[in-house]
Amino acid sequence: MLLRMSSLFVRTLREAPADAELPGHQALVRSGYIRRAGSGLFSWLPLGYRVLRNVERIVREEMDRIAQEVHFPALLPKEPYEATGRWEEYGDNLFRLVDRRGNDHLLGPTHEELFTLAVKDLYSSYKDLPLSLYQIQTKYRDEARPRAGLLRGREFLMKDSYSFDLDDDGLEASYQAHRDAYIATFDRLGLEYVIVSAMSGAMGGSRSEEFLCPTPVGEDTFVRSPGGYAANAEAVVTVVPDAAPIDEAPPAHVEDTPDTPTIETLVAVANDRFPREDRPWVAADTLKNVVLMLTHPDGTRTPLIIGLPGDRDVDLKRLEAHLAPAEVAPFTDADFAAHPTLVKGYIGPQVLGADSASGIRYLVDPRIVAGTRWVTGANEPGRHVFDLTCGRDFTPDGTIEAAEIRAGDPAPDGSGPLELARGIEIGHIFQLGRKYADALGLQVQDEQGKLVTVTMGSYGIGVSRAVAAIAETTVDELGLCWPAGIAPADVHLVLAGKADDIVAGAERLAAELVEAGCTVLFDDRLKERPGVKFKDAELIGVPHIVVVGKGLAEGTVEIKDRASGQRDDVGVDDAVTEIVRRVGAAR
RNA sequence: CGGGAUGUGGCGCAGCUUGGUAGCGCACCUGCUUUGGGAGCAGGGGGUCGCCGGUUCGAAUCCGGCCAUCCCGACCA
Repeated sequence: MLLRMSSLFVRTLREAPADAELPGHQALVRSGYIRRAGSGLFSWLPLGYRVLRNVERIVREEMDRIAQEVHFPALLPKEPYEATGRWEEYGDNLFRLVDRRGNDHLLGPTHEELFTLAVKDLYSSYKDLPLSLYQIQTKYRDEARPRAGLLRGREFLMKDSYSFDLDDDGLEASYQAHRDAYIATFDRLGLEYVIVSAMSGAMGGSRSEEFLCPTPVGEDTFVRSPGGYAANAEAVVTVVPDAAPIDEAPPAHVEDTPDTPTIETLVAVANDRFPREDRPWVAADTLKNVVLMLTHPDGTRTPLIIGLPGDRDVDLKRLEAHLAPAEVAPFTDADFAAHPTLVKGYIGPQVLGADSASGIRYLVDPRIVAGTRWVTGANEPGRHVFDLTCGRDFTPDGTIEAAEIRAGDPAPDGSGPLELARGIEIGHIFQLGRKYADALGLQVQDEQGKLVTVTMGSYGIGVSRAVAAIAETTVDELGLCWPAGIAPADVHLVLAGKADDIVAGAERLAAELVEAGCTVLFDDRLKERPGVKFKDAELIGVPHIVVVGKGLAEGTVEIKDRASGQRDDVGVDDAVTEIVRRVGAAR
């Protein structure tokens, strides 16, 4: 394959458009790989489309080992999504449209419904399972705020697959097969990744892991421990301290603490009027009770109070992940008026809990275990209670992971402090269970002739996003820098000069490389000066840059490694062999 | 959806305060010179200044409304 720069549909830009923020995105636009077509919409130009297809090819090759490829419509009828409730649940993120007959349609954000129905359509026996199907399809989400170029567009290319099994063991095997396939895929893509435990989110289901590509420009926060534990921030499990003996705790006592509606003021007053002997009071000694109002999918509202150490804020994402599908809102003044037992700023757990005076459900941070002693509200203005002991003076209804995660928190695997990092979600695998099969009636007969509901898994790889992730993690000050196999070409051959023998030499080398099986991007432009071509070659980021120019007089051409910048002169007669060797080695 | 900002040739920007009929760099076209790190000189093409309305003899500039886009947050692959 030979691509001639003289006729390639590309124009490199010296400056990036103002709407491109991330370095990789800027480089993709500057080098003429993609163009913005609208908010969150991108056109793929020849170089970019070659890269996209390379990524797609690798994904497809690895998926073909474990699943069968199909292709379903991107434009979908409403009915299946109504049956599963997602027509409503997806809300404004769903692209909806109406056909000329007035029927509602949607542009698929993901395809669980269609795959489930397709299997239901054709299969009805346990003998047909297990089954895994996948597609590589354009997906649509009407993002509230598209951003970061290809990383969060409104149209994107995604590989999604779905597994169908008779039982939990089968699902686990299908899940594991996908996990292995993803590892192989991302290894081949040359993408660094971390596999983190995740919440399955609004889709329902149990086990779930994300593949995150670590980079500061990523929008997901995750943690990792020295011992290898890694989790999405939403899914981090708090280390539970040992319970302390209750009888050692001094009795609780209520004290006057005027004007202390916040943790900060409370700590100050406590140190001023009730100093500790061993050390000053700190926010972590206090128990903060946050009042929330939950709205359930059926529209009912119930209050919920969350107790957590006073030095921690509630992490809304974590909280909502654990309360889904209920939605969380702060308590309003009207809500306080309706619950007179709650004294704003001085709420204490003595009146909280399903069986208590208020009857309000009370969940606490897992660190609040039996025997721990707290300074907390006395349920009257200007007064707090000290040495209130969990398990003796109050009993929560349960625990909840709602507190923010901090760097340095102990890791669940006991291997040391957690480190916080950012990453791009490039893959997500999870066990859906029977949510969709139930909703859509996907059942097969088992060996006894009994109908059983199929259990499913769902697995995604963001193909266009993977391109962006590779660009963001490999870009340098000169431009793009693709891994072999992803790059739009194997070799970027630069014709540096206009003399007949140089032109002829470069043309011959290009032809020989193509003959040897290389894809060659040949900068044969006679009107451009060498400096421009060198800059363009570095910007475009093909792994091997070969320069045919003034060295030819001494019988050499230059081979440059884009990533390292290493340059080597090799004899003209050895050039093809050496280049092919390098291309082959890199593959 | 809250907060902030911006819309002027393909890209990056100036002009707007103080109204007078649009400019600079890059890119593009022609010619000459140059030719190993985004060349120089000369000439040239391309813009209803986001849209609608208002004020005015006259609006890119002032006023009102709308739209779009980007950034932070909320939300999300």
